[in-house]
Amino acid sequence: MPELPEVETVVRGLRACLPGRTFLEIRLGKTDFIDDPAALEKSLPGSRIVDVVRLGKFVRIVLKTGSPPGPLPRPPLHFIIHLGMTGQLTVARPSDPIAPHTHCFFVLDDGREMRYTDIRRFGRMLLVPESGLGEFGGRLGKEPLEIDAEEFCARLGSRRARVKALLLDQRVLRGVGNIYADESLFRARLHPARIAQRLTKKQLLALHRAVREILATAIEMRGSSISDYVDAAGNRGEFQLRHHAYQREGKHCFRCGEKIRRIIVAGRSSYFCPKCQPAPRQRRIV
DNA sequence: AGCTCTTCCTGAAAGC
DNA sequence: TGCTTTCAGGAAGAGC
Repeated sequence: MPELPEVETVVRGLRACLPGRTFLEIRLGKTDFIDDPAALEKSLPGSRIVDVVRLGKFVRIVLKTGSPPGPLPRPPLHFIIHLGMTGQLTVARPSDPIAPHTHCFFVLDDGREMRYTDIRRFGRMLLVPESGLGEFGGRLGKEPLEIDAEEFCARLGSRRARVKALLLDQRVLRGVGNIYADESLFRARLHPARIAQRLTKKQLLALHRAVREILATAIEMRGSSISDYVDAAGNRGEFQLRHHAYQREGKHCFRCGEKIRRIIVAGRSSYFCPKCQPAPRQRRIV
């Protein structure tokens, strides 16, 4: 499932081959994950790709639209894609076999095409004008790899919610999902159901550091391939081999040997070591 | 404010 | 064996 490291890996792959290319035509299959399919069909053909960047778990393709109608310079248009649970953005040759559940084809002027494949269609696509980009980004929290320690502590330490819920909340931090929340909490030795406000400064600092280290390492290893994730070239990542907690229920903790447990926190499966990550003292969960 | 439940969707896995 | 049920989860919205 694509979280920050997986999306970053996809973006790096796309950035290596898309900028400078122009969309010639697009073909859409199922469109229920697209905010405005007609707008895509209208705006993408003839648009030139200026850049590809990541915004939390979103891929943002910066476009210079075609057919200049007047003398005024046209502001860029942003083609924004969320991969949901099972979304894949790949660049292929038209003759390459088409994976099942491939719903969109974006034909490029170099003879290749970008394809969007999404089994469960939890993804999302939308166009955001330059004037709306600030508002779109404003609804998202800070980049986990950019936020400094003080702001991290302030953002989380002031909240009464469970620390896991805050890590997953895209308005607090953008890009962390279930895998990296659990791995970060394991590294920081914090139980997922701990109330953020009750953490010490030292613990918050440890979490800040853990999140950054986990994400940086995961990016180096090109993400975690748990189910469907592949990068822009169709390759799997390798960070799943380094997971210490996620999906390791019943297996022994690499640190202390205790069996990893799974509980539900914030409506999500949460894997942790009951010895390394002791439960909060009062109202303990499970 | 923050929690739980529901919805979207498919395929894998568990249950019978 | 083969069918049916359950579950997983990112995000948004409803309701408490």
